[in-house]
Amino acid sequence: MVRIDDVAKRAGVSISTVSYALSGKRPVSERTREKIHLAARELGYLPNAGARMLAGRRTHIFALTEPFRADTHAPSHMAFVLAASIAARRHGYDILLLTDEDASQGMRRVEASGLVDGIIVLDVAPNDERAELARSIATPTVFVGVPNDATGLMCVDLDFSAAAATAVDRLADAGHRKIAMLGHPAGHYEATNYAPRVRQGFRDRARERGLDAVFRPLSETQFAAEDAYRLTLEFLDDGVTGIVLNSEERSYKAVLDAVSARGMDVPRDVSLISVGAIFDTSGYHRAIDSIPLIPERSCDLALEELVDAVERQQLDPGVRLVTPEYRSYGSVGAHSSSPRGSGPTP
Amino acid sequence: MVRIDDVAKRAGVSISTVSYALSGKRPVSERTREKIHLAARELGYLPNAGARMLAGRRTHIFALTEPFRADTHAPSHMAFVLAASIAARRHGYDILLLTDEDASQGMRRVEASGLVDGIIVLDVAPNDERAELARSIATPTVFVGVPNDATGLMCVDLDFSAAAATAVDRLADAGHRKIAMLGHPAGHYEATNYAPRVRQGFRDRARERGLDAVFRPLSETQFAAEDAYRLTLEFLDDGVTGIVLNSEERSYKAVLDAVSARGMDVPRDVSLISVGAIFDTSGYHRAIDSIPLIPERSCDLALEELVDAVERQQLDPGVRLVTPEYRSYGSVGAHSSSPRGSGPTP
DNA sequence: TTGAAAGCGATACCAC
DNA sequence: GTGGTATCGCTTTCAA
Repeated sequence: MVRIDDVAKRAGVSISTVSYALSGKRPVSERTREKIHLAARELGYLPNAGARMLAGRRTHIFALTEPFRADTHAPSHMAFVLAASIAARRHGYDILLLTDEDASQGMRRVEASGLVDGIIVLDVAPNDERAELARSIATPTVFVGVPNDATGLMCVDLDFSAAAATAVDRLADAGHRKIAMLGHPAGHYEATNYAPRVRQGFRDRARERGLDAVFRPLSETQFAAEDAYRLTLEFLDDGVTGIVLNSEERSYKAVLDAVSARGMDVPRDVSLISVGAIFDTSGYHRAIDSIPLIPERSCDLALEELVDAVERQQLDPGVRLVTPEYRSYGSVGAHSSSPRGSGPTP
Repeated sequence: MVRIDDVAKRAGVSISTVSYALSGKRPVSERTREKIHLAARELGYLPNAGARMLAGRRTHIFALTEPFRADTHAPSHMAFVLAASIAARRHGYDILLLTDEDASQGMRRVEASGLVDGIIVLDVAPNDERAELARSIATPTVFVGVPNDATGLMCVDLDFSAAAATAVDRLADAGHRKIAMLGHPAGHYEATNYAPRVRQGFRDRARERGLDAVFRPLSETQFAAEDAYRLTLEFLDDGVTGIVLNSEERSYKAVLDAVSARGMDVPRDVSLISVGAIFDTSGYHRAIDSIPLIPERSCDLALEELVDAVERQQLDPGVRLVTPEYRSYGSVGAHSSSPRGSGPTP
């Protein structure tokens, strides 16, 4: 094992100078700095993790708690883990996985042993037990998602409600008067924190804009596609000309199929906008405009906050909402009281 | 932060006794042992991770390298990560995620900094660059999967070839003379290490048993279901009475549909056996016998090997194959030269 | 701009 | 069966 002494010897300086040259925490003359970096590179030197943890007050490790729930959507979850991991590495931190034991156990353990500098909480549930725990420990913790009671917590998430509102605005601006939202199964509105925010944003903005708006959840996940198909037909037959989608991936194709089945076209007869999707919506027969949930955005911001809290030694709680991005693929068209559509509500 | 001194003081003993009592590395009298454990529990004491890493020669952390490839099947991958993580915790080890940088970088980094005691390699490719790297570093490494050149490596995996052979045996024993295997798209047989082993086991055992056997890969993932449906019809029309499945999940339903479409029944007219599936095959209209790939089996064994290598300070290379388990759900029936089937090959 | 040396908090050797 | 203490490799204060 290469130690700091080896580097010091090879560069002809003291170990403290090596430490400072490599960490940059103290100015070192250009010449010695180069000698040291060269020596370190040649020897393949990296500071011993344990020693660094002990002497410094930093482990350079973040814990990532992720309850592998039964209903966890694996691809999305992986995308978040990856995004968090990459963001962490960018700041020089490694990721320690906290899975098994009931999340709280793991958090307590890394807290007590000083294994990590901070904790990242993924897959946040409305009544997440980790919220209370996070308040009770000294290790800075950031939530990617927002629990019901976010008091004293650092949270980062997409502004789902603004995303839905934006979708409504787009449709309203294009002249649509009668719109609908296809949502997740009803259970999601209890089990997740984001689904209700999407629905809320949709309803509120529709009211503000004076639109005739209807919200419909899918029934059960087992039949998402069939359900989406049926509900879409109902929408169309009701004269809906703009649909906001916030449901699982396989329902999207069904929606497009239903539109075709009525001999209609997107965006000529009906406009579609996806909200909060983590998958690509541009690859369908008809690409669908999207206000996506981008794991990188949330994770990048979350890690910025966390690193900041760790290095400034104090966290400032609060919910940071990521501004939605609108991705236009041509699925929204102008509407002017078509022969098919029923008129707007008075 | 609670330190070992605090515990020692509270228990009225020296810190070395505390250390020994908690680690169990030296006999301690019943009475003092209890005093110490009580004190530790009351104070919520856990040894400081950094100090433990530095003083001991163990970090109690394993790295987990997982290249998030585009073709990675998220649910399977998550199952393996979870299984590895749980197995690690059972041995007192934490899991550090190595994702970003090209896998090798991460492995080199944790090696040089002494951050981990061992490395777990998931999602092994035939020509995995991590194989060569593993040979070049001192950190014990275990592969869950088998690269082409496994020389000097510790590998653990399901015995895919034996699994396929077992499936063939079951069909042969039940009197089937003409069987088929529905495989992954052709690309899998280059890109993965297990697919060829399944095919090999299927072909070899079929030859040994003198069966008329045909292997057919799906064409492209995009149309897995359609493909499986079509191929199954061909099998049936050809007089095949036993089908071994080793293909993606959504093709299974298609196979069952195709059987129904021909007015046939499982297992009356045709027998089905799934090989190497990680998903549940018992939930279909007709439950399908399965010789599954069980992440826990592979990971448990892999971690046993790794922990052993770490603690004995020497690894013994070799490929450990997990014995397949047959799960019977009634999709295999006896066959005796049915009117539909063509006779066996001479 | 650089160096000497005091910790950081455990482990484990050596005494008793 | 128990206790003192050198030691692990680095960071950082204090001095020069």
